[in-house]
Amino acid sequence: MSLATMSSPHFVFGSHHPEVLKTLLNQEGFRITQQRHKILEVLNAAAEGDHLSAEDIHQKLLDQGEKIGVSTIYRTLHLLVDLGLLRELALSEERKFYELSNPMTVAHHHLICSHCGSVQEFEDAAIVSLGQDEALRQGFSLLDCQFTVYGICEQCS
Amino acid sequence: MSLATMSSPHFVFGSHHPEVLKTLLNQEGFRITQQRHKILEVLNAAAEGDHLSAEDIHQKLLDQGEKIGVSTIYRTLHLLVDLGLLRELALSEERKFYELSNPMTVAHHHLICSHCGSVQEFEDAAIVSLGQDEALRQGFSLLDCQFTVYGICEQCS
DNA sequence: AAACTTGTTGACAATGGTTTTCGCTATGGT
DNA sequence: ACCATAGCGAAAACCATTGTCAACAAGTTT
Ligand SMILES: [Mn+2]
Ligand SMILES: [Mn+2]
Ligand SMILES: [Zn+2]
Ligand SMILES: [Zn+2]
Repeated sequence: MSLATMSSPHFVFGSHHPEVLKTLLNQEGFRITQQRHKILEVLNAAAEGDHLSAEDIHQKLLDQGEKIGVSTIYRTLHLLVDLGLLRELALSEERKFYELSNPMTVAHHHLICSHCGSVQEFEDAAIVSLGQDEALRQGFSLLDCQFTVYGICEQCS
Repeated sequence: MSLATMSSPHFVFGSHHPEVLKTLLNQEGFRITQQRHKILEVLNAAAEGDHLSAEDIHQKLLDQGEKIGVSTIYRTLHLLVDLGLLRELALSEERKFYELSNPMTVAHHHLICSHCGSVQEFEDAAIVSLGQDEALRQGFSLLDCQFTVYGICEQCS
């Protein structure tokens, strides 16, 4: 999957083109729907460092006049995670968050204030290779590495 | 907190003695209750590598004849996390899991099969120091580092 | 030891994110 | 154009977690 995506001429840093989605869906026997496009569009449009919940995405679509049900949001998010287009983040909050998963970028990590909930992103190439090593050692095929650091931020101290 | 715990003569590897709980509770003005003892006891009794949910703990206590309400389980788990005695794990599951947080041990990390949900633990001292560095760099005081690797295990492939 | 103060408990209701249901719709193939 | 069926969405169900509040008990004062 990620190899096909990476070598696709349509693939562009930081966003997922409609063609990529089409290719992935077709090759798994899924259908290409307006809803799936719209949802991925919202994720594409999000600013770097944004983490969107299912409800965030639903609300954004309603705001821009789209009619879409919550079930579709949840179903599609799971699908896009399975296809490797999205990363699902369990940041110890009460809900899950989603962001684009870009195979060409070094996966980034999160520093979270346990008091105010603010999230800082940072990159570290070493982390991913440690995860790869461990996956290999245990006979796992790697899907995602998430390094999450919890602390108290400067303002909250 | 962790410094006091570490230097306490009552502290023992791999488990938390009642005295430690007493000291921590007293110094914050909390009370020492039967329920808090029982809950920590369950965590102490858990096998290495076990991750218990609030309901797991509640059920274990009911099974051994203790009467205890769910609210108390949740309240106490939060308290023990705040006191630094427990680690709360957000493993992308639908619920949270808890394990002893042992300041003298190198914090361990988790390799999870996204298909069957099995969890493998592994240790890596480098990870924690990367987290410490990043926390320092951003002016955070460090609470916990969680490195979680997702993949597909051998049986599930 | 009894009285007192107040943190804590637990039954129960409420919350809120996510999933399920199922009749309807739209996609992709013939 | 027609068909088979994957996908949609409104509503209900689900379920982990939190809130409420009267009764209780831990620790302190007399
Ligand atoms: Mn991020
Ligand atoms: Mn563990
Ligand atoms: Zn903060
Ligand atoms: Zn597996």
